[in-house]
Amino acid sequence: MANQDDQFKKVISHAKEYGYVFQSSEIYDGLSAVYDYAQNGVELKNNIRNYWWKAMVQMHDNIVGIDSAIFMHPTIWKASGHVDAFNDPLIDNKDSKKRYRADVLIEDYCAKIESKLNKEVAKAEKRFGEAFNKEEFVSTNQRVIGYQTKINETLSRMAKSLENEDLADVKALIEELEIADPVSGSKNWTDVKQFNLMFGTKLGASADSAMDLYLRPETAQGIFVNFLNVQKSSRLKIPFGIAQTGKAFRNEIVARQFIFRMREFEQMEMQFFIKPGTQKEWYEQWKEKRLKWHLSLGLGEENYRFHNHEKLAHYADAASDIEFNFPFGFKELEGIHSRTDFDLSQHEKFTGKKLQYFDPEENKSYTPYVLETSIGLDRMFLAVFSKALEEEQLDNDTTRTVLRLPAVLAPNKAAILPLVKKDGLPEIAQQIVEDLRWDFNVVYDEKDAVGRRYRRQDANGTPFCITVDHDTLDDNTVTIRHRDSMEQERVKIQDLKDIIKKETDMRFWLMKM
RNA sequence: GCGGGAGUAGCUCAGUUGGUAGAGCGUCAGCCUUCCAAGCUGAAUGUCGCCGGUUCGAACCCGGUCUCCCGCUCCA
Repeated sequence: MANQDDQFKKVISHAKEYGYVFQSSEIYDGLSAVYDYAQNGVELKNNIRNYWWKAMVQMHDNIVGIDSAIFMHPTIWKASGHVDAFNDPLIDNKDSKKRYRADVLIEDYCAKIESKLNKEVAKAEKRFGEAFNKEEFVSTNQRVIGYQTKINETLSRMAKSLENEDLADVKALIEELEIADPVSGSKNWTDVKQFNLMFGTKLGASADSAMDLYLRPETAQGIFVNFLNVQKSSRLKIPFGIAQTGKAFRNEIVARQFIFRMREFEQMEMQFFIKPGTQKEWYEQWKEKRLKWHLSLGLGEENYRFHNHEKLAHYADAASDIEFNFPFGFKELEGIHSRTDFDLSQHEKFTGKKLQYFDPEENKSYTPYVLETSIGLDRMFLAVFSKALEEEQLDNDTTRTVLRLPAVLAPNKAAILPLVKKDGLPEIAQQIVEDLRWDFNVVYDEKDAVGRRYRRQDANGTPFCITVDHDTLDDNTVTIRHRDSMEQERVKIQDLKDIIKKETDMRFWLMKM
């Protein structure tokens, strides 16, 4: 664990030192769980986004992209379930200092009564044997009726209080039921507090005419509400997908672990619209496809695993995460969810408009099912960056810090270095820079001994160093050094472009899928 | 939010019983001209997280506050 922490700290300080990630508003002491991407970070982030976009949108005939607004009609979040689901009533136990969701405490309490009820039924069944009529027993046995009534009353009172935002009554209910902290057994509770995970804001100039808005907590709804617009204007036939990348906002109670959980984060999502009943096969297919995309980057197969959800969100009938081995352990990187027709039918319900697709093969209309792939761009950044950073032990008993970013994602593809700062070598190097920068991000460096410059580029993730030496003057050749192997070869200047392209082009990387 | 730990130069950290701040690395300029960090010379950079208190005097003691890290909870 100590090693993990150390590695994570190294990742964070390396990200700062080499201009990848800065804390937001740092000179004002920072803003909790908000980070800025710096000069190299923005390049890496853009490259990851482009790699995803290429694979998901541009390489598929039947997937298109959109870019929907962050502001959306507030009723969308009622329809999507976020107004309810993202409103957690929380309560702390003063003795154990543990925090619980108040509604979960009450539900657990009811579950306990239910298990008593079931025991009662099981006992009776044993006693009566074949003659046992469960329905009759449940509706006549006084003890069972008492349990059931208690459950029903408790849950309906809780639902009503939550609906009316009467948090005092939720607490009163917990006290009346004498619910104890499952850990300590203490009944010493704080007041119930409401935490809304959505950020609110106002649309409109004057306060009284303003409309309450939320910053979107996910990008998916922008796709669902545009589903029919896209389908009609694109002539796409089911199955087809709509993808988008963009910022989403969640007012996390606890937001931590660097850029892993931020209040403002970027998602890369694709909603795939399918015929109802086919969701199982698409679910499996997208799980496989998305894993292959990850593996194509070569961060190591052993660093990925699937985590299938037992407990499903309100919108899903199957859900799985691709987890990645972050410096703090395996955590969710991407979600693949079978969302059924939940979202589209919700929007049909709330708008009164049909969001259906006419299937010419079936000769009928239906509300499509949806298969979602949703990956956190910032998490992907952290995955790539943290796994790339290595303190390498060399044969000569020294170490080097090397950032083994997949070349396709590296902010700079090559550094052009004159061996020495005279004899016309800098001029040739500059010329190479001017030529290559049309195709790649390249940098020039003439400061310090060349070995030190190599190491500087290693630490910054640059896959190639091109060195101009005295032989260059005679035969127009240079050496090209590979970051990972530290090996060099002598090549013609005019071949540089093809060599770099071969190693950094998306085609080369995505073909591995 | 609660509990625990921490905050001194860009990074890593030292700083004695309270006496006005240092090192290494990095950065910049120059020398050297050398194919894998740590050759030479010089320079810049700190309200010691912030505010207040105690004191003749605070990086150090006390209170508050902000931020970060770990655990609880939630999630992409």
